Amino acid sequence: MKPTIYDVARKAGVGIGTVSRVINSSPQISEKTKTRVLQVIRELNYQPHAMARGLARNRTHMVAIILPTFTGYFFIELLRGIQQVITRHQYDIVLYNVDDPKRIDVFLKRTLRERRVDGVLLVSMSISKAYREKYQHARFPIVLVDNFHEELDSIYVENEEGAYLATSHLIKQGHTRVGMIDAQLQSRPAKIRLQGYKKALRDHHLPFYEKYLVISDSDTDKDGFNRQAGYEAMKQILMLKNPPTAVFISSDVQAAGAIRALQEADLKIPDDMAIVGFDDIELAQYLGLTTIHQPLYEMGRLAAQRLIDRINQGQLDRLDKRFSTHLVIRDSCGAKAGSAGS
Amino acid sequence: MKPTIYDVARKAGVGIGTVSRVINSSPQISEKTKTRVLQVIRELNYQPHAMARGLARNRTHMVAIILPTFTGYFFIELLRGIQQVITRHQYDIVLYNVDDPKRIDVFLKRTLRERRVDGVLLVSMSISKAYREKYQHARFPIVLVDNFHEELDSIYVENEEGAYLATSHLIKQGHTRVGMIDAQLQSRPAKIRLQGYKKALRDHHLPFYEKYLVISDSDTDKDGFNRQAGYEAMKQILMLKNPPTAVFISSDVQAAGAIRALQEADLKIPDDMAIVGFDDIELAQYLGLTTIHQPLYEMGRLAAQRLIDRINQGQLDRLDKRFSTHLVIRDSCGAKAGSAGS
DNA sequence: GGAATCATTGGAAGCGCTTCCAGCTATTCC
DNA sequence: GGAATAGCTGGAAGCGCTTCCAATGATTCC
Repeated sequence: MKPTIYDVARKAGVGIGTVSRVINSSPQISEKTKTRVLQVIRELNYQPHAMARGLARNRTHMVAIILPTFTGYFFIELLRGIQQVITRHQYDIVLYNVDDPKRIDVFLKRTLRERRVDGVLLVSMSISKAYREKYQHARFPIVLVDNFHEELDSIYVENEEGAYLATSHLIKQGHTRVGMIDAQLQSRPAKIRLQGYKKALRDHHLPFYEKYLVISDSDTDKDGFNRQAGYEAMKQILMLKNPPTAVFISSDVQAAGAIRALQEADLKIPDDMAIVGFDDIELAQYLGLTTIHQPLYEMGRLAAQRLIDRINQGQLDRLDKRFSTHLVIRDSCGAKAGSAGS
Repeated sequence: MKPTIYDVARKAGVGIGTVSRVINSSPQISEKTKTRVLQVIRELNYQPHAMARGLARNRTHMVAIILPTFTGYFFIELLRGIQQVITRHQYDIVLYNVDDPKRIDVFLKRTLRERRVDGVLLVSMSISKAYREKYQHARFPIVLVDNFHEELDSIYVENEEGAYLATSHLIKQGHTRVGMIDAQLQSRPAKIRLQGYKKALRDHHLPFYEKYLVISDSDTDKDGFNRQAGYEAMKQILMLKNPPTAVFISSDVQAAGAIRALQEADLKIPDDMAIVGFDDIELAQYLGLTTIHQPLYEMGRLAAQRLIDRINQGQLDRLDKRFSTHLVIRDSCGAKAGSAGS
């Protein structure tokens, strides 16, 4: 059997309370006793039992990351940042993958009531009103990433600005028929990016054509930020009578699908069709995709740090951090690299 | 406060033992009592406390996935499979990311002794002899993925076969100077793939030239299965006096880096240099990379299932599952798609 | 020198469950 | 009819920790 705190106490000739205090580096313990206890701990190769501690303290030292069914590449980069901070604080990450957005409530409920984790990082997902209230009431630490909620810590990017940059850039390349492929509008980022697109058209005195806006909805279960959706959307665009010559696409993975569709139609990028994506995941480099950079690593780090602060300090003012975006010029837009914003 | 089992018992007018039996769907309980208790549970919105259960049962209902610092794309696809099975069995996934291979022991030790999880999935990592023995002794459930160990469940692919297929394919395209970019040879897959490469050369009566084998070692901390390593390795190859005209690369991410290097050198793929990768991660499609397919989703599913079986059944014979590979022809090898193996 | 204070320490109680054992009632068997 | 048996149920003990309170000895202060 594994040694318990009693074994340590007995062997060190002290009480269990003393051992506990050593483990938790309580200040009120003499140097001498501390050394002795630590020595015994090493000898016995003792490690406190995680669940017992959790039960006694009502803390699990774990945080959950809840995210939609694989967001894949986008998520991986965010995770790096989250990971970095979480590990430094000795927390563990529990991964929950929610395929059906409606099931998110089930997860939250379980997580909250079973007290499996000390806090939740909600990535690219909305929280229902009912649950938000419950959580609010219970003061359960929760941080949103890549999404916004009026009453919860929210970490996201300037989606409107980004879409504006992307669209303007295409217009500046001389395109007058600039379309957009967007994800489902229930997704807040998708909605805001659409606004940015429209604003750019307006500012450059171009009309907004309904038919140039294609919303990926091949699979209504998902939010449309995926490759297949981008592929189908581009196909749809190519079937138009007078198709746009440039398209702003609301995510890089969708752009990957769109590129596929263009290749199949034997169209050259950027000559036959210029495109700009959004996110700047690693994939964009491989594809030579011009895109809007989102500082995912930084966002992950901040989100994790914030969650830990909330767990440790409880009452804090709401955090609303909107990261700025910028255009990364590669090959898919027809501009020379380095001429961004000019 | 959240309701406890006592609250439920009191309100239902039964003992706590009875409530516990209902929660755990014990057979020895009358239909009538069961219904009543379930009713109260719903009314109170009761959920058993995860840590308390864990403590009492000495089971956490969580499994750890330990993997090297982000393997990224490779991992994501594996995770999909793991995820699917784990969730179905109501387990949770705890993610550990180990950057320094030496630190793996620390993680294993902590995980094992703190009893934070019921089992471990070790991805693309080796386990030190000392720890293997400890685990073996403790009968702690552990399953290796993308790696092999004589005494532990191991799930991996026919690395030699895959490398053989890839190399032979290039030779069949008419190349006589076929190089290889490999990862660090401490990595078992890397070592075996090298064997497959050599065997293919031998079978086709081509000599093996030391200088055509480049082992990525830009960063000795990592195993070399990354983009940067592939980039540098290809650069190195291009500096040779009489460089190969085709290269088999031990992973798709390395191939991505290699492609970059070729682009920078203004060389055309496959005309100036034909390449074949390994893994067939999603990225390979985007890159038009001919590669060796590894059934990652299936492997993830099997690994997870096996781990759960081990947790539930304890004593089982060792599993050694080697998945078969196959060649996926795209644009980077110079062959027409569909002519595989011909 | 004795009272008051301080720095340490021991260990009981309690966290919320599972499980085992004992007890209770109803049924079955001679 | 009484004993044996079966079917349910109650709740104490125990999982391994933290924390609080009381106790001890050492130190300081008049």
